[in-house]
Amino acid sequence: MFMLQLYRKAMPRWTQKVQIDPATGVEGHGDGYSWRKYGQKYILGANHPRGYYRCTHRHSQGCLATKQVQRSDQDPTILEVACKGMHTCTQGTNTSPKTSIDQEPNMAENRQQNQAQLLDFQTKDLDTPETFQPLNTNPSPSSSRINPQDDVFSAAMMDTNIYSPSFMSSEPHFFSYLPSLMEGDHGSSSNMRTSESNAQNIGIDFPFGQLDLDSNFPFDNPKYFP
DNA sequence: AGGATTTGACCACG
DNA sequence: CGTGGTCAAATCCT
Repeated sequence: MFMLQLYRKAMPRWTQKVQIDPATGVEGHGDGYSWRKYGQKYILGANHPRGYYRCTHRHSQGCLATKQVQRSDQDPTILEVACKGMHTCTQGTNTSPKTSIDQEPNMAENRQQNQAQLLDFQTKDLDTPETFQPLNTNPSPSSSRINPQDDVFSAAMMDTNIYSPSFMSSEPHFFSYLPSLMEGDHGSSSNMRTSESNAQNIGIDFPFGQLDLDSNFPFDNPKYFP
């Protein structure tokens, strides 16, 4: 129980700003993983709800990867995707051959390594389109249940390709990978727009090669291991 | 029918 | 005590 929480704390977190297509309201977003939404909540100070997702294979493969998607208040075209943990799942059919990640029984010990590997994997797997699902502007006419406005997560759900090649080449610094050193997200009355403001103030806009940040993520930092 | 999403309640942390 | 994160039942969609 508490172990789990410890894990969470120890889990690496990084945020990515994802630009969505203003026209469709969707971006070719997706990391190639399957996410299942398990919650949505309105965050204090934020005008838009935050969606909580976790890997579909959480139960089947014990993949603890989760992510939170929240639309920026100021830039509706920006999606803040906060990723936590890494995928230990083989992603079902698994499209990437280089995934040499052994599914160790005790992820606790191999956690860090796996993280590094996976991050690295993600980084290098940029040009692997994987299962890209084209999003139809009109998937189902009958379903008019949700307001497309707040449904920013429909984009996130698509989770097909965060690393859209074309997108990369055209917009090298769409993502800003910033170490969430600031626990940030305390939506106090005074400190609104927490993660957002943080992102903008501290935001480190890495040109797309700087993902080393993730690898160098202070896993050993005592801060993450109370 | 199965799987995914929605939504409100519950729980833990700060 | 308030806020954020997760759970779980109900609902919806494929």
